[in-house]
Amino acid sequence: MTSFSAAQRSRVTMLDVALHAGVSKASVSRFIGDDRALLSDAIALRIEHAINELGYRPNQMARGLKRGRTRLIGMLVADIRNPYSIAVMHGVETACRQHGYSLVVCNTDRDDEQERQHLAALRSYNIEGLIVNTLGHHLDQLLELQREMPLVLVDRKVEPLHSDLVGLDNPAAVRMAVEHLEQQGYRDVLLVSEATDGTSSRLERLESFKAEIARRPALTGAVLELDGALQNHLHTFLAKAGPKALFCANGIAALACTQALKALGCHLFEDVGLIALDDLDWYPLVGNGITALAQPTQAIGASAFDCLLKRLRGDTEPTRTLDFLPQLILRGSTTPCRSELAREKRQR
Amino acid sequence: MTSFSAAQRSRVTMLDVALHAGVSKASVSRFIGDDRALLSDAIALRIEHAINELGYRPNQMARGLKRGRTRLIGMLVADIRNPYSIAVMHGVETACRQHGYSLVVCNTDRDDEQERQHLAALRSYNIEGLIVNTLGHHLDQLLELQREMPLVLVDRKVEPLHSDLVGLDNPAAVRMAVEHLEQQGYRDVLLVSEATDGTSSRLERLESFKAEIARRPALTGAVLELDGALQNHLHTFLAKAGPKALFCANGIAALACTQALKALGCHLFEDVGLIALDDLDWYPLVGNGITALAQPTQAIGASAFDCLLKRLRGDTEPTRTLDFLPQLILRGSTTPCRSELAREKRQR
DNA sequence: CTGTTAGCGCATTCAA
DNA sequence: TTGAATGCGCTAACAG
Repeated sequence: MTSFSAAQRSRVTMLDVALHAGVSKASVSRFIGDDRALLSDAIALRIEHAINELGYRPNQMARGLKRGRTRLIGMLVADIRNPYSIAVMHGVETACRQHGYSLVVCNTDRDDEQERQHLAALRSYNIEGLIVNTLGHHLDQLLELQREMPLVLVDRKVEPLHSDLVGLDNPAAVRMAVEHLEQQGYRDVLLVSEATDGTSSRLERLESFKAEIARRPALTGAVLELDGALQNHLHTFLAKAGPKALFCANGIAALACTQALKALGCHLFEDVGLIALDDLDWYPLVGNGITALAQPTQAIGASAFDCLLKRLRGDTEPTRTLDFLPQLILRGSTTPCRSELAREKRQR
Repeated sequence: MTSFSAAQRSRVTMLDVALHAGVSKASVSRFIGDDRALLSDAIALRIEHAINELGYRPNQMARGLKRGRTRLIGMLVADIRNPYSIAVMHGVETACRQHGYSLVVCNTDRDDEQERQHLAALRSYNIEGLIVNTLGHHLDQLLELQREMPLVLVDRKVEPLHSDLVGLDNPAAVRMAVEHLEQQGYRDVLLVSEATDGTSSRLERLESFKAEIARRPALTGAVLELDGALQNHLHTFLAKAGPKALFCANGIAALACTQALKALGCHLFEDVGLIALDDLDWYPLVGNGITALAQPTQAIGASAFDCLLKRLRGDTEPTRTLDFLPQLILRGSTTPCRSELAREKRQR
């Protein structure tokens, strides 16, 4: 095992290729870049051979330094362990690779100080564009970055940042959920959400929910934020009469609710219906499965990158907001008919 | 909205700072770097002011070009949607940030061509070290990279690659699982694993399992690979007499098995016990919860980075293999006593 | 302690 | 078509 302290020195460079091929660096540069058309076939061939024999790889750092194009995209994620973030990131990454970009992922763990550090780091790497999926405190840094490069928000708005936004059509999603619950015969709906820490999508879902409930005389609705008392609150909710259901505003809420319901000894999902935003792979495993509104995360990620690319290519259109629609995935947790039957059977 | 085609040009550079502070670039460089001790307080202060006023950020690309140190670590992941990979990545990322490194994540989606592309890209960015959690086909590229930088394998060995390896102590883990099942009174154990595509950890678990069964006269064991016929195979297994249990070799297998058992109408987990490697957040939700062997993913990720850092600092010790022990997390899926009771109650 | 100088690897003028 | 020269932003000798 050798030391790597100065490993870079040993790498084959453009000069090596030029010497090996008996041409100038400029020609090699042209071969590497988009000016290959300017080269005679003979020279191009010699260069190609030299490159292959030496295993030459152009140094992106140097290219970036010269041209100002690093082919690097940064992504700031609030919580890398949230399946939604991962799914979107997967979409972004795929799009990046397809267009010759690489992705620098920065997870903030919902921590402002980490967000600050990462933003500083990203700037220092001359990334060409930034995808933001955090609360976006440190507005000053973000604004500074935005002056230097295109920026696109994912899922959550950051108010003073006037930039493209890609995410879910929250009002539509909430309408789909509430409407589905109503159709299935539920009359009392409890929206369970993570704490409203300023995340715009959470707020939108909450507001839309209130509006949706107000529009539907047949329904009663309430809102609950996740906290230590979740189980108690659910206990109270379960004690109510009539067909009732939970609407979990994201995967985290769905996990917490399912856990709490289980702890309460609730028979899933006969005592209470459940519909959740986001579709996680374990939803089918609980009770008769959890009905979900799946977000098109792949498309969201790809679109985010696409926005960046458009801006990088000089698009100066006004900022856009891309709202995607979720897909209703029907499972057992919202079929009270069958559930009621089952309950009666048990009670007999 | 302005165009960003040549945005980089506008960034404030070291020269700007030097002029603004009335000093030389070298002094600014010393201030930025680790040579701040060489500067007089007066000059240091002037530089500091200039930096703050101008909002100067050193350009890592340029620094990297000069020093051969990019402060960039690459990570090659086989499947970014596997919770294990995410968890390890989270550990790596945390360690990176703590030491001033940034992480370039490359997901191969288990695809060899993508692995090739990513390896090429990583090389071109002059990353300082590489963490590999893939099958490692494209040995030529990997070997080439290994000549230029330290490399550490995570979870899976890549045979001809003589490098540090961080992962689970698979024999110990399997022993813990089998022993636990035996103690709980199970007699017939079925190991369920993903297809053995060459992943070393899968093979090790499989081999260890066979050895473990051979050592224990009280136990009978068999092995099953995930495929379309899983449900049929489990059906056959369930038909056997006596207390039996599944041992899922990872989270993917656990998900597939739980799904199949559910589809078979099996009463979880009274008809059959279940223990799973990896601890996913939904394990508590199924039946009385799924007993798990949790991997210390955070530690694994941190150690991987640590190996890299040691090598980068000149450590030339022989390659090490760091094996971590899992932690047994007891849940309802391996408590046949209670289960048997419940089953009898139901049958009455 | 501080400034001057000379590149790191590459792209891009400008001549030839 | 090709090559020589210049500089991207920064660090690392070397002098002073």
